[in-house]
Amino acid sequence: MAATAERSRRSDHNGDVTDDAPRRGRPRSAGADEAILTATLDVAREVGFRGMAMDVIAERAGVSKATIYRRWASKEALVLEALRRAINPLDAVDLGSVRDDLASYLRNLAERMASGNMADVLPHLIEWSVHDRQLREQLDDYVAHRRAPLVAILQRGIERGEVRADLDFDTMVDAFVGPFIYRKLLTGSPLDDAFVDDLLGLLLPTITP
Amino acid sequence: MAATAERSRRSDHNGDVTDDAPRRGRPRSAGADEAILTATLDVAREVGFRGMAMDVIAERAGVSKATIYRRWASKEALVLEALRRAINPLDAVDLGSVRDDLASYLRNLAERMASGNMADVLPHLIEWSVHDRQLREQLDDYVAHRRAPLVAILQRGIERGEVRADLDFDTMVDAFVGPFIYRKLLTGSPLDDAFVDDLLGLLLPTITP
Amino acid sequence: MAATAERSRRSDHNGDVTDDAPRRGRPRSAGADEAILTATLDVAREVGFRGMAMDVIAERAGVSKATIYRRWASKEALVLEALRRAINPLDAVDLGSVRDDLASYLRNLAERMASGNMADVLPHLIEWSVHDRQLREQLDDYVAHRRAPLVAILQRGIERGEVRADLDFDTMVDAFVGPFIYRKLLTGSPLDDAFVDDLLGLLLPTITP
Amino acid sequence: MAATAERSRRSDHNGDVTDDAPRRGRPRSAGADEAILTATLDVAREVGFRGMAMDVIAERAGVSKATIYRRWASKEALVLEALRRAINPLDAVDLGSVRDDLASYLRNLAERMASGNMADVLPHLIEWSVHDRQLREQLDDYVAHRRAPLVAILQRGIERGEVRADLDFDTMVDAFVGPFIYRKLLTGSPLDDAFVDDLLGLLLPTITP
DNA sequence: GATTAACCGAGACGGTACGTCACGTCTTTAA
DNA sequence: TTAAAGACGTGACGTACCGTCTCGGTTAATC
Repeated sequence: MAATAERSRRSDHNGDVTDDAPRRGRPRSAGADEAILTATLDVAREVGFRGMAMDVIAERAGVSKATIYRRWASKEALVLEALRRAINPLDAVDLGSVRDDLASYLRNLAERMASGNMADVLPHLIEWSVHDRQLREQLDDYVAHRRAPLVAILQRGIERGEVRADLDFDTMVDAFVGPFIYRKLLTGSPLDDAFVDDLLGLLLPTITP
Repeated sequence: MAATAERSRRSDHNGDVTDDAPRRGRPRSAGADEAILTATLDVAREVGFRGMAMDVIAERAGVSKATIYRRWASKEALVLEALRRAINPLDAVDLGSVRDDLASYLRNLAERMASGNMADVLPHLIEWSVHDRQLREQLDDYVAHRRAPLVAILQRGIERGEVRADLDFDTMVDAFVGPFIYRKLLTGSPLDDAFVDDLLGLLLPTITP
Repeated sequence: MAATAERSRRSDHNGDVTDDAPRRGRPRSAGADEAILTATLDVAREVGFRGMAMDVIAERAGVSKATIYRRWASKEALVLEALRRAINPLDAVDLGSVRDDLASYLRNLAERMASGNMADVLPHLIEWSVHDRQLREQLDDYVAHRRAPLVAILQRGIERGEVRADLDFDTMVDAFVGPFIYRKLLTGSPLDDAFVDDLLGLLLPTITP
Repeated sequence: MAATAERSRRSDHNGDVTDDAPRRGRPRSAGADEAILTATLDVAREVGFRGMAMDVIAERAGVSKATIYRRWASKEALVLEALRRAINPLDAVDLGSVRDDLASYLRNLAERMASGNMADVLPHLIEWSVHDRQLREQLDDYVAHRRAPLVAILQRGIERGEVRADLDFDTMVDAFVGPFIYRKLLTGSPLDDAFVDDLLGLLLPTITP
């Protein structure tokens, strides 16, 4: 009973694959979710997450405010999902050598950070996560997810004997990714291929035996 | 230049040494600035910068809202200055060797980042700077200022022959500081002495000849 | 013409009989207008139109301030309508003779002016109308409306041969109504039956052939 | 002691002929009273008594707000005096016949009411007097003072045998003055010589034997 | 085919905070 | 001591956005 009310009251955005109850009544408008999330990101980019008004999002999405609140419990929840959509994980290819793998991964990372959804959204994500435990956890998940390919690269490097086995994985990953975050968020220095090369030049000798 | 008009209209919070105009009329209440800024940070810590109400700050500071708006042009401007006050730069000592200097500097940095004003405030600063050019510039200034001691350490190291002269300063600094920022803002991993030691162990060999 | 846009933006307080547009969205709260106007007059009577605070009216009416401003464009507009409601026109009966008709009308007028809504409100109405063209016009309308029955009485008198046909209607009406206004607003002399009789005694002979 | 404090604290606008105490310190600025009162009326005429700001008056008078409040206890007190200055009584001449005297008096009254200080100020005076007993009394005084010449005219008329002796003075005066007030404040009809003639034509026969 | 239940848009609702403005007072320096 | 200048606490203003709540109308699955 409670579950039904719960479900009917609020969003289904939890990857339920099969909700076989046929759901009487008019089904939810098909493209609305997409339109709302898109509008959310658009508005956020224009006026910042601060200054972002639900009425504006609703109008932009061609949707009523009630429709939004039928699907997300709060402005935070909506923004959260919009952010999650905005950033999708990197995946790493196996090019045969640590150097090439790292170069590929870091170039990819640099490119994404330089502009695009993640670039626009990351600062807001971070700020929000300070006072929102739920977002903090999702952000942690995301970060872990993003670290995974890098860990895999290093793992393969160790197996191939290209990387020293006595180093802490976390510290290594931090050493590679940290400078990107730092430049992006604080120094504003360019995130280009030259930087990737410099960084690789600096760090690669360290991790090779 | 624009700043002059700005200053005469609103606050004098720019460390001007000599304003020799006789300043007619009742002078601004002495401790008010301090009280307001303190109240701002207090309230921000309690309820977040979001959820922070000007009326509450005013009451807390024992001051009227009008007095606040006489000194700062907006809520943003007030928070901005409160944030700037909350973080003051690190300075580096000369302990005789690059290793010791770096260790000292990074431990200091780790300590500050782990908790305290800067820790609380940095995420907000970053987020805000996305849509506020003025804050962005102030943040850049601050960052540059904070990088200075690290550059000095490396410079001394080169002069002593402890550090390779063929490396890019910026990249080196990024490699040292980036991981701290990354951990603080995204991974949430601890910023302790062990991490400092790991990082130094990883990076020091790279920069020594 | 401008009035149409005006009306669609703000209140419908103009007695439109047929607004056939289907009126989408949640309809305006039914009794709110009444509650707000009543509260307005109540508060005004207690603390004067000066000293009257919108928040107080809102609270008294059990309504939010936004609801008030959704229906009236300003404090002035609200008060204006409250005032208009406070005074409703006299109507005249036909008692068969000019003397009786006039006596009835003037006694009615005297009674209303002596106390009640109109008495409380007229001074404010007048003052406000000096700098508010819109109110000035509404006041003119109201005045014209109030003069109508008196004109009708005199008209009937002429038809019956009880009243001279060579006199200016306006001047006659002014001569009858003016003394009431004068006493009410400036001299503070009583508006009682004796005064009505005196005035009739003075003026009736003049207008009869 | 109390008297001294009283005097030094607040205004001297009570016709003190000789204040022989030498009054240490800087003397009060000479033309300030005049300048302030003039500015008050000017501003009032421009934006209404509502909307009239003390700061504006001060600036207009070339005077500080403190100076105003040193001389008048409140905004009301200042306006009150400004109003009193704005209206000065009519006086009637003796032209030999009631008809001529009345015509002269009423033409004078019409002229004053049509425009000028009294015309601008009367509505405000009336409104204010509703909630201000002191002003109400001053207004009554003024009204009585203005009625006096009219009473004198009628008195002379009775003595000459031009006016019936059995009529109530007050009612007669009301019948003559009331229509002016009514037109001025409510109908907005013109106050010209034609109106004076009409009114005289209507009322004179009534009061003659 | 009628019923019914959940949806939809529009938009009004009670709140809460905003930044502004005017009041009357207070506190400086200058005359 | 009074003046001009201008900052002060107070408190109302009118606006904006929140998240909720009707409305009249659609759109399926169920009866």
